[in-house]
Amino acid sequence: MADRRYDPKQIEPKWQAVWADEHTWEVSNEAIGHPGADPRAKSYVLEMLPYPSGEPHIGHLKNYALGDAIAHFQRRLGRRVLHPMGYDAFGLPAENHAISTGVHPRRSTDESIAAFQQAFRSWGISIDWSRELATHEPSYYRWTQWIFVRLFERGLAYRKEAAVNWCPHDATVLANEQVIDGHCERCGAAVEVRQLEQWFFRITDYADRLLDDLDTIEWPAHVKAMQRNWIGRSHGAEVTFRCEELGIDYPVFTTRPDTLFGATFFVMAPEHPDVFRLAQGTAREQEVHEYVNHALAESPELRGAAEKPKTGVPLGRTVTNPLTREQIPMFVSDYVLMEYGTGAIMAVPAHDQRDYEFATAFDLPIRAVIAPAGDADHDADHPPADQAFVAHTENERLINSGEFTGLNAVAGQQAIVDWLDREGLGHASVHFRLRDWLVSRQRYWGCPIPIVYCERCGMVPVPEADLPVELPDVRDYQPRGRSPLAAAERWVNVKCPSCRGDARRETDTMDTFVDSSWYFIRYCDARNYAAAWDRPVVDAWMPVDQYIGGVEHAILHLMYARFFVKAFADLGLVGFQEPFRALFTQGMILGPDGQKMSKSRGNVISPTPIVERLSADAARCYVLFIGPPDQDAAWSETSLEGVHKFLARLWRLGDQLAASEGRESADQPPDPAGDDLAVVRKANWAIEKVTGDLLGRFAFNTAIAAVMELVNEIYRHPGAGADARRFATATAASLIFPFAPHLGAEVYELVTGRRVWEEPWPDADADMLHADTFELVCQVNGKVRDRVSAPTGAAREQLEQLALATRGVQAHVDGHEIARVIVVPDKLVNVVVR
RNA sequence: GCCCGGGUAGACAAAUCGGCAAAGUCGGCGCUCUUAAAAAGCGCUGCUCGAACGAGCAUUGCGGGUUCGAGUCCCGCCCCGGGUACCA
Repeated sequence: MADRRYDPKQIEPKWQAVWADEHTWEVSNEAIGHPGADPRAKSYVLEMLPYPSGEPHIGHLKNYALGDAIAHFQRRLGRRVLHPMGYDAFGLPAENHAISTGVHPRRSTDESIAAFQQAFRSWGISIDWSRELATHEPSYYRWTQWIFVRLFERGLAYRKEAAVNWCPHDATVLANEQVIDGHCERCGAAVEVRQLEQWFFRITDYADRLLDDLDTIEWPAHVKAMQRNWIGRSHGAEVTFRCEELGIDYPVFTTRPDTLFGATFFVMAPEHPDVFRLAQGTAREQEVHEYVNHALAESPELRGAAEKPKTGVPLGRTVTNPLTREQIPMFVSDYVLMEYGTGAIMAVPAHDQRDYEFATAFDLPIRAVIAPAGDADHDADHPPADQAFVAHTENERLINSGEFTGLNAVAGQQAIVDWLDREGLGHASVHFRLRDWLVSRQRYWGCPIPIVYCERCGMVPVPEADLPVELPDVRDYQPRGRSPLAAAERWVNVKCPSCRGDARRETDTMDTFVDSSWYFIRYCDARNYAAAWDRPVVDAWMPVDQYIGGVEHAILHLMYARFFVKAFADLGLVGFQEPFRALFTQGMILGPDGQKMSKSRGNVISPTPIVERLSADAARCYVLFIGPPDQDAAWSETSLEGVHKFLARLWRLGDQLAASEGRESADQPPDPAGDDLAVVRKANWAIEKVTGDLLGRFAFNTAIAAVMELVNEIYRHPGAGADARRFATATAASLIFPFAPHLGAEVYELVTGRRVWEEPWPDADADMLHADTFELVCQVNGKVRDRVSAPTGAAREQLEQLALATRGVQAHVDGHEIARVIVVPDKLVNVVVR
């Protein structure tokens, strides 16, 4: 007996084999549609699917340890838990690897997937493997293509020529969301603007719903804020300015139509299609050409710098301010963006910082039309440039605004918009920052777009029976401004599905975010070979009850997935509006130096050696114990050892009890006293604490600390009887199981002979949570002066008497007058003296 | 600039509803077991006085306020991290 030791090398594979052989974590769809077949409520627990590249890193371990703890907890609360796994298998890293080595991306991807599967099994994550999927398999992307066709038929997938972001390094276009500070999100190369015809998804149709429905889901406030920011809804008006000389109307969008009287000039973006036409034949023509060419050549990054001085050129034309009938000069300037609003603005220099800077540089009139709140004798001739725009409230009022003078800003806005509407010169309007989602990519390793171009029939979607359009093998993965697929002539040339004439396939592939925008639905019905999914099955499992992932997906993935679900709902494919009812965003694990882990810094910690040296349980517990799970935390090797020691301590308790008599019961012993009582109380306290920490709070760090306290308490009471020790040890094993499933299962079996995952989550015995007496804190003027034992539930008067009688209170009350006494039952007494 | 996080012992952290600040882990010190070491177990670990029991004092980035009582609420700042920005 003496040399028995905690041996994870033996314990962990043993339990993993049991769970694999018995398919313990699989849930079937059979109960769906058969009332009463399985009365348990469902719970869909999902971590964001990994991109399989090399081996999983420490961030994956945290993500899946977190989700697994929630899944185990939910199961033991009696829920039917769906907890699947898959791989986001298309993507650029595998393709870039193929370019440099010639290895087919499918091969390297499948190798990575095998490494991930192996890791997840060795970590003991409770996955329903029967639903496993990978987005690069034809059995999956067949349905990605099917979805594309549904969106195409609905007009939600369309082609248009537009100024798009082009990454010269990856030789592909990028979605707006994939451009970070003018650089490619993936490779960091400076993004260029190109005019190209591309595929888009009409996500802007859903802008209002994507914004409004944020109120219906339990997501972290900062993630919602980021989405709101990205959608960027602005309420205002569209106002028409007419160029009389050429007879053309130019609508502009403004959030402040109440300042229309202050619009003293008009500015167009360099990209505006009418710029050259307007300048033609004027004295400024040459100058305009030079300015525009220079502006277009400038990198988006440089151009976007806010501190840049304002530049521009007059167009030599004027437009009419619809309200004042004044002729105001037109300019072209790069501070106006073509992609927002109409690509032209009315400039109100008195009330807009940017317009003010421009007006100052070009010596243009500045006319104040809004007086700030409480500013009775506002100097209209010398207005502050940025003050009046601070707010838009009923306290500001219009000045210098003809018949509208005197109205407050809110009423003035309404009155001016109404007037414009009557005159046919404008109307109330809402604008969004959100752009349509550009989904075509000129790359190889992605899902082919299932469209055929026929000279006679035009764009024809590939019929469902011909799906999937399989990705052909190619010899050369090098991107050359068009997809490598374009070189696969035999694949490109097809017969038109409609007229059987000669036709060509679309050679672009889809953005990989398309693949991951619906995988959570496929999990529900993963082995359905006849359809993407059956609606009743999906409606039964969805939405995901708890989604877990990194905050880096706050905009891209989470916005696209929400859009897809809303589009599916409109197509009658699903009966819900939001994919993820609750979201938890985990913090990053930083290197031991507190810096973000990266190969170049050399501070990368890999989970594999830790699992091999200590155990999967230690690695899992540590990443949860390291700190609040939603915050970043630096890796610490010594703290990891501490967690391992704790697990070994718990195992030894179980091992000692395995040799003892009376193994058949691990129930709470009746009427415990002395050491027994202390240990039994602590066990109940731990049940209460861990349960509270897990229910919605995700305070895994304090939950594990509570089990540590329980184990410490058992060690500190060696005099406790076997029954009490057995109960307390079984409770510790039961509570640690969601975090350290192998050890939890092993110790629980040692002590009780039973399987912990088949046991319900323990309930605390309310009688054991409160002692008969408590330590009454006795304060004088808020400072602790003594403590005394008092009966739980004692009357206020009794507590006051007890406190006043203590030596510490006496010493500080003596010689003073007692002003009042505050009593907090079962806690403290505060004597206030003068 | 704006919007979020965060700032508590030597380190990481806890304090969930305004009620004993510092649970837990690491590190440090001491002890037990041992020929010894490791492992394991126990205790101490803000400051001052004290051998000890104990006593006193201080303390949650800084400055103010509300309150019998503030890490927690309010006002004004400082520092660190993240997101975002000529968005009309």
